[in-house]
Amino acid sequence: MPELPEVETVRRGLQMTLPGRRIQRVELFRPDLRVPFSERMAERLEGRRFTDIVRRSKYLLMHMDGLDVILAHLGMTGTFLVRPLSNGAPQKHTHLRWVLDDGQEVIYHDPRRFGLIVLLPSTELSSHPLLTVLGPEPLEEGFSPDYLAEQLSRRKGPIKPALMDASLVVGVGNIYASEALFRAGIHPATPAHRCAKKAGELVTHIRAVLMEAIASGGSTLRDYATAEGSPGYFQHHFSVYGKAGNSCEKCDSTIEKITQAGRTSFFCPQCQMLKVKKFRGKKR
DNA sequence: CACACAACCTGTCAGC
DNA sequence: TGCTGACAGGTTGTGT
Repeated sequence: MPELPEVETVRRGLQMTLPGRRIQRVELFRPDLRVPFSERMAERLEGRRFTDIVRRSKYLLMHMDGLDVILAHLGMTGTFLVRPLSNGAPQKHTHLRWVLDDGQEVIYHDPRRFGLIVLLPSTELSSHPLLTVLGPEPLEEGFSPDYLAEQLSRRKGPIKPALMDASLVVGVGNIYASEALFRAGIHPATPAHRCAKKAGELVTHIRAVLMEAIASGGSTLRDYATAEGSPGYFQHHFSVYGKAGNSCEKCDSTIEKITQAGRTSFFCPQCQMLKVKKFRGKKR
């Protein structure tokens, strides 16, 4: 589900309600996610207050008034929902409930269980292995044209998987990589190093599409919802993602799809022409 | 080091 | 209607 715009939208929703709230009770329904919940989550969180909800890459960092930070990732299908306390049995894929001190509850729902919620001391945040491998935030200064050009110049593989590599830049997943490349007029199979001279445009388009998506509350394909339970709307603004067989909005060619590194890439063969390196025969 | 690929797990949808 | 296989927003580990 969630790329940067979706996680950021969830963060904003949680930031609206959680800071100042205290967790009264923790209920674990099914702790065996791909990465299991921290042991002793109840004893470490009950009685604690949220202070601040921060995002790094696609991770949510929920700072608590004690020493602990909740590090959460939504995987493909995870959702956090804040709502009035409900009674009765949890839904099939609801794995966690935090009962708050104001009559609300936070639930974590994740059918595929690719998500992750662990606790760690805030002092270990900067050295946590999940976070130290991450590249710059796309909406911050570190993701500069010079930086991107330098990174791309060292890569021989195709540009699209490179943009999805979190060690190069975080937050750009399958949807927004395709959309940004369409805007930049770059074929997803173009060798990354040949895109170095267009790094400035790529930075611009990646930032633009991410910011527009945030402004629309993210993209809802299936599972994604905000912390208030409402869907995003940016899926209505996709130019190429999921549109194979449709007409390109710019040129009327038919959108195509290919598989790269196990993921589907969508593109317009006309607007994103793959410039094949020409074989130069001997001049005569 | 860069890259491709399988694995993690469940639900959905297309096709037969 | 039911079965099967392909595929889905992400990340990590393994192998080349």
